[in-house]
Amino acid sequence: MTRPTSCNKSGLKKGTWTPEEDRKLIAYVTRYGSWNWRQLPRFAGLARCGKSCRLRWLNYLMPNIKRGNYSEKEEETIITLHQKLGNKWSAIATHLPGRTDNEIKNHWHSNLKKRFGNNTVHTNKNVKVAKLNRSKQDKDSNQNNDDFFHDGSPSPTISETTDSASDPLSPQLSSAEFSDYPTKKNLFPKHGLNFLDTSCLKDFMNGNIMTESCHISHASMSNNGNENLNVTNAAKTMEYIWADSPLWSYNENLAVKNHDFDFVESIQSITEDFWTNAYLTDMSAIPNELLVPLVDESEGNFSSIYYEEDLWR
DNA sequence: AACAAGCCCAACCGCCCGGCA
DNA sequence: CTGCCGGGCGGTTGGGCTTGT
Repeated sequence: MTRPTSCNKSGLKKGTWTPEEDRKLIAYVTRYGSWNWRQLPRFAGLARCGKSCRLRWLNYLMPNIKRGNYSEKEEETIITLHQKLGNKWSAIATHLPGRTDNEIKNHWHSNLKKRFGNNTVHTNKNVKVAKLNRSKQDKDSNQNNDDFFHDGSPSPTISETTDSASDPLSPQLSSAEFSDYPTKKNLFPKHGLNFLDTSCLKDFMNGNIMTESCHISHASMSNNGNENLNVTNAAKTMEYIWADSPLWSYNENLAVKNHDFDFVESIQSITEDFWTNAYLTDMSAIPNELLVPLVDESEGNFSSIYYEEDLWR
């Protein structure tokens, strides 16, 4: 008998996240941290399951997430590690700072698999999962006659190698090192800052609906041209946005100054302090209606719409 | 210009694992 | 020891976008 998942509750929203939901999640996690993913959406005012919130945060909203094109080196690393580890995307992701397991997995399936897909190591777990899936498919329908492994590889080699200590490739980064990692290219998540797009933000401030396609100018994000120029353009874009926006000037550290390096450093300082200062973020400039409930320290419980019995249940 | 096919990727699903009571 | 629960992981889906005809 299978356990019901945390997302099985009725009435919870599914599908694409809206900018509003993103802001609520960011506001909550930066203020209170992710103390319990299952409970978090209730207190953050989100009609989502905890799992969905966790995924959204880890794969999309978390600072330092690098988006966009993969460098040759990154691809080489993925290929090498995939040959060694198989579909252990989380393990592979630890060697690619700023890349999430989900993104690496997607990149593998959409790009690298076609080019290098035959050199795959299948672990015990791969075999188990493949068997499970196959039996499930067989049960569901008799139409699927696919081979056990879709990449056409022969019978699986059973090997489980996860000893990162002996890995000749780059070592895992500590969290402190990870925080130091921001690069020019990963300063602006391609989609993660959708709601910061200049025109969209203005629409939002005017009460108009923002569209999903809103994002910072792709020209300034592009990896194809001069990177310094791109960063400069992006910095100017961000400067304009933040200068204009009461929503996104909530943290003094976020203020974007006049020079590129100021800008880079300000971002770095945010990311460096992010984890240690998560509970101290100044949200004072965010309109009250957008804020999550505050903790009333004198009373030791959440104020606003939540009851004490809910919190401690 | 219109439609189809293919691709990309955000998000979901279900299972597994480890911590804890 | 056992069962429950939350978090983590990998596989899969499906909607939107791009490219081809």
